[in-house]
Amino acid sequence: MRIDEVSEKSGLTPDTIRFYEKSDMLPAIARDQRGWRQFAPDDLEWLIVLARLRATGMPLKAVREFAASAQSAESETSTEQRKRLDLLRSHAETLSQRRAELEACEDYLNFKISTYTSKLGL
Amino acid sequence: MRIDEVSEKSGLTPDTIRFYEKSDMLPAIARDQRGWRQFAPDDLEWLIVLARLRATGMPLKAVREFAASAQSAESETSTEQRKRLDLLRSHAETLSQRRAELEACEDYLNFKISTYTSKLGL
DNA sequence: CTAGCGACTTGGAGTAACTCTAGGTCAAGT
DNA sequence: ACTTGACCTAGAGTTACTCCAAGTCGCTAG
Repeated sequence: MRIDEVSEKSGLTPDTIRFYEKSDMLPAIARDQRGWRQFAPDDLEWLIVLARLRATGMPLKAVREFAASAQSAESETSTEQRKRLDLLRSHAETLSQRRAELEACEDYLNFKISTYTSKLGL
Repeated sequence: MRIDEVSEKSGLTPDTIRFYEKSDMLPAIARDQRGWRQFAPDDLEWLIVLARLRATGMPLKAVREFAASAQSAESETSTEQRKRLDLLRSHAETLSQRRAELEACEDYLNFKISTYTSKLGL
């Protein structure tokens, strides 16, 4: 697959994908004779994982650690798997706090909207 | 109130508050004889509004428009109120899309965690 | 009376995570 | 032969803070 295709399938822009490659978050991506990136199906899967982690607000620093663990030679040892599990778990926790906050703000926003609506007699 | 106090009560850091003042998002803040900012209760209220809008991801550009409308001489005309209502409404819509996305990603994250957990026999 | 403390002040540099631009390559179509 | 279109790179720009250095002011303790 070429970069545009994985971009569409992962939801990340081509620029972001190139940026992730430069930042050591992707495994080595093959190139064709023109120098274009040739993404394997696994590469796309990996980009989708990264996109989800980022979409939930995991900082790139943590994503990079996760990537480093997944791409290390010992990636399938239980030590490394445990490391990744811990990363995900701690992220899940901040995420659920974040969501509670977000919901409170959303309620407040809807309240504001309803006061404006009634003030304007709509 | 001094900056530390409004910082604590609004949840914004002093630096962020100063940054918002510089970016024309606050009304004129009084100064005492030392040159320190003296926040009125209304100023704090306004900071709390801004904090909530930002916490829900409204871009500063939109927050600035909202602030400009609220601080203009015509702020209480129905045209200006309508403008603010429209801003809040369109933000509420992007917010609810964003939340759906976030929930899908959170589900995925929990799924990932459970596969790691069972792989490690925990 | 002066020395130090602590909470502020400023301008400006630094950071995170993209995002965009300029300038370039290369194979394929007209 | 030339243009098109999808890619390439390095590097500058953007957003929304966040941190830092250097300075000021009023207060207290010696």
